[in-house]
Amino acid sequence: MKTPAISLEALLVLDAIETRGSYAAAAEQLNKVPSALSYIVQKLEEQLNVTLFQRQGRRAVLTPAGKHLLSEGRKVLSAINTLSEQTQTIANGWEPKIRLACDSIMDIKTIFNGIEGFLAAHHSIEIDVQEQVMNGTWEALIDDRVDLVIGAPAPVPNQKGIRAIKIAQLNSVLVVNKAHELSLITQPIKLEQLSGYRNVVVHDSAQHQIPWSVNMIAGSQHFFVSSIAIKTAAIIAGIGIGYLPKNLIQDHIESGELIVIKLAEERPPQDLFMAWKITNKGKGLNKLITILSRC
Amino acid sequence: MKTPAISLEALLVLDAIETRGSYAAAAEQLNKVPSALSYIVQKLEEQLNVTLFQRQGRRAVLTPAGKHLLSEGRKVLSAINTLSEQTQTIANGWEPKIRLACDSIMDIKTIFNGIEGFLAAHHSIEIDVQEQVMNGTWEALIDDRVDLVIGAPAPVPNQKGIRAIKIAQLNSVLVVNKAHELSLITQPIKLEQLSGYRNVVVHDSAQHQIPWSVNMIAGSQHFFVSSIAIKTAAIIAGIGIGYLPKNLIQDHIESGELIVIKLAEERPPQDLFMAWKITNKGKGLNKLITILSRC
DNA sequence: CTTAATTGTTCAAATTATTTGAACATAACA
DNA sequence: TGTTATGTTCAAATAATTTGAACAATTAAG
Repeated sequence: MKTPAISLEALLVLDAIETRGSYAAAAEQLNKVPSALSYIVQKLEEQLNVTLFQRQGRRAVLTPAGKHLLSEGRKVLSAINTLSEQTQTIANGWEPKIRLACDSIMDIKTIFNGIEGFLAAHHSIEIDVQEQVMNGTWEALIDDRVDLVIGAPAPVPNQKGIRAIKIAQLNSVLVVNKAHELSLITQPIKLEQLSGYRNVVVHDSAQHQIPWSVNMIAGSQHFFVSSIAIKTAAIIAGIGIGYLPKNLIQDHIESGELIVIKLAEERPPQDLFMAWKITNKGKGLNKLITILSRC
Repeated sequence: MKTPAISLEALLVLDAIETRGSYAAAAEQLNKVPSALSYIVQKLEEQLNVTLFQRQGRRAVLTPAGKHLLSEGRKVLSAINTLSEQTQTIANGWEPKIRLACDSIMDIKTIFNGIEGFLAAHHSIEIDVQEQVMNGTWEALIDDRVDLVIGAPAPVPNQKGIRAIKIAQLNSVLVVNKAHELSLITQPIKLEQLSGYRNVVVHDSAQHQIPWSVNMIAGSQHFFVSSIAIKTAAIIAGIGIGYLPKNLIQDHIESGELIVIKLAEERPPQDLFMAWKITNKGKGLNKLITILSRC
């Protein structure tokens, strides 16, 4: 590969000239004299063999080629800045990117508050949040597709190298649409009575493992969806019945859109975990874990 | 914005050291002397305040920070190269480089004649020919890795923005090595009789799409190769049987190395296309298309 | 185990590249 | 029509990079 015709210095100069409107102002910003900029621009034009500025009188306007070079060049400059920050970050033991898997059953707001606090202190670390469902979270962790999972359901996979801490206890209740016939029954309902109704189920996002789903009502017809949000919408739309975490649907219950069904035997609360690999020694991950475990 | 700590020069040096394995070899590649590289690397490390190379004896291995800098830095370098080419294209309408993907099934000689004529008139335009196989050609075009594909097989992807013209019709024949037992049979052979023989197949070079391969003989064992030339060699070596374009193997047939098998039902001829994106307005590309479509 | 060849670094000297400031021409502006 | 500010040019000054020789360390070969 031959040496690049474009230099970062030159892009910086182009940017300054365009934003400040003149060579003189740009020179001041860059702590140089105008003739130095003249020299750099001429060199760049010569190397590319392209006219970048149309000299209209003494005002320099960018040609279409110059416009393109500048707008793309700014992206390169910003990439270089990010890169140098990330490199320094890594050198100090901090990772450039932390990947999270969040189960859709979690209340994401709380998590985001914690993440926001973390990002405020660590500007150059990128966070990549992906939503997974049930075993999908564990699998993403085991396959090293993510560094941290939040809200993964019990049981914790008994695989060495995974540290999990309980972060929430989930109380799921059976809910139906307000027009559903089950909402008319006032006595506690036995599980057997539910077998005739269509059950809205979140499909496990695990790719390799055999997916299972908790809370499934035996012997009834199933309607599979890909997240808790869609499940909620489906039940509100009257498509079927299903268990949902109480805290997530408080609004819908109060507004009367969803009706909580009293059961003869309540479902035991479900434990949710935050988990990571102990081999992952990243300082950023550890700090994030500390912050999030205080929520 | 302060002047960037990273320079493109330095990234280039990093890349050379890593790929060539030593300062000495890298210096040779960059037309410099080793001490110059030493100077540049030290400067970069000082500016970033980061150790990039761990000196193990005299072999330099990248630290994690160095690895990240290099892998991201390579993307920046490639972006800068693309940018300079795009800028030149916009400025004079003629692109500095045209990238072709040629299916290995094409007779490259004819193409090269046309390209030679084009280059005679346009000395300053570089041509970059890469060989692809089947869907690999289409994918390279769709992903903008090339500007023009030659000899891509039907069907033309029904994606808007692609213009394709038929440039050849390919008559494939089934051939075997002269010592192969199939060559002894004089009556036309039915397809079912072929199922016992090992079939030499060119592997699709598509990276993302689900690869398919035409001409595969159902129910037989496969031997995958990466180009038509290797396929021909494999069949001559007696590894298996396979379909090959008649015009490409005329010599081998006349010399008796390959025997054409008569089939009860001949394979229908296959259409080959030349294709490009209509968004690509480069004058060079258009002229090249004009020249090549007259072949 | 010893020798020979190669490698990366250091350093002062040599070479390039960039910056500077004065001089100038030209455009903007009152 | 002056007046001011601007961009360019040029030689000189300065800064940056490159060079090659010397050296120490490492590997390869005998």
